Amino acid sequence: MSQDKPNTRGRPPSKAARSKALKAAVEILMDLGFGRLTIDAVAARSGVGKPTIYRNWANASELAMAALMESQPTEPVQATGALSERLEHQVMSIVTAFATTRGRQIGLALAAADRDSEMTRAFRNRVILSGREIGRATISQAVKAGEIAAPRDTEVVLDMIYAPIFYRLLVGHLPLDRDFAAALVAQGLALLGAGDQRG
Amino acid sequence: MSQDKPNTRGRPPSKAARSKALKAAVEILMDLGFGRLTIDAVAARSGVGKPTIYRNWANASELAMAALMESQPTEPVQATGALSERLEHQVMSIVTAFATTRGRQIGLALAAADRDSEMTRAFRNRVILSGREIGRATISQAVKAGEIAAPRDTEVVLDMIYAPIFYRLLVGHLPLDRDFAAALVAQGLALLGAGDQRG
DNA sequence: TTTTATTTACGTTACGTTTCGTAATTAAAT
DNA sequence: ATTTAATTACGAAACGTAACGTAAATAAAA
Repeated sequence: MSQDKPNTRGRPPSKAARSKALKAAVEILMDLGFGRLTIDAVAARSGVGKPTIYRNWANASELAMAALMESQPTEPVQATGALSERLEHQVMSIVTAFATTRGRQIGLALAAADRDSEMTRAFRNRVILSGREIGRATISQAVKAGEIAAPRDTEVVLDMIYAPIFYRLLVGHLPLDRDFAAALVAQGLALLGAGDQRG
Repeated sequence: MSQDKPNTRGRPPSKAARSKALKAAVEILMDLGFGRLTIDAVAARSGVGKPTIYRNWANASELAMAALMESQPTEPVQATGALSERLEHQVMSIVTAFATTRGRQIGLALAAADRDSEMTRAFRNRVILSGREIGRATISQAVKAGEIAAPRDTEVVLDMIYAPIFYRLLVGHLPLDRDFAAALVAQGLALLGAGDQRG
């Protein structure tokens, strides 16, 4: 099978147009919220035509996810030291990030996303599950360092630590704040057999 | 088969909405021309929603035809007297009517219309062929009165009298004016054997 | 008779695509 | 090397429909 050359004939796609659309999408998400993120609104604010927007993203939902990934702040520095310090720092970072306007729009975007979409999977991995993976790595390191015994079911422990963050984000029944993060970590450490009782 | 009662349940269609859309369509045709008669433009000017417009007319073309029929001025009084007087008066009326903004939009609307549409047939009959039918009746009356012998082919004679009006309307290569109307009638009368030569 | 439920039309907004004229590229012709 | 042709993307405007909340009617229930 001959090796196909990339299609370079004709007018090249405009990176500027794509950037303008993403920027407008971020602005609308921050200023007006996920519900007002529509293709018409992005086209109006950015000056990018709707055909061009549809050439880059399948629908408004995928554009929202792309915009939110694009606007992600730099990854926070990992804490060093004991497991409790590292875990608390990491969970505190996630809680702080989600307690922002961007965090709330992330929750809405994910809730509204098409489950089967590859974009949704990428978005979920990048924005939601990446924190959980850091948690897994942190636990593994603590086991190797002999700080704790290997948990019986790491997946469940990770869910019990990270799911409540997302839960409060979406439901909003109780505050998603530093107190909640501290309590969550304390309970998580207890689960891991690294709680205060063990001194 | 049981006799079905008209559907009177629910919110009745609004005659006011329909009238407002037609009025806006007439205004756009007169002010901006047939090419600018779009569903979006009519909706914007009239305040009638697009779903409501589409509930009344299939597309912009049909709306244009409906608007032009609606705005037709009252039928002119038929002339009495000799064939030449009656025919000249009628053709002069048609030429005068077509030489207006409305006349020009009629021509464009018909040219752009879907040939298979019942609306197009109704429009053609009402606005174009009705003049031709009056011509046919005028010729019939002249034959009965002994003013002329029965033409060999009435259809061709009618086409030769009325087609040039429509032709000048659409093509615009020469003026559609009273001189043209007079010349057309003179030639037509000659065809009918009722020309000046016969005194 | 009055109130509530049901049905159908309304306008707004958004959706996603099509058409059109123009722009930006590469390929072919000169 | 330059010019012309062909290809592909661009934005504006229009298309025609769907979803939604509201309005205006009639039918049913109380």
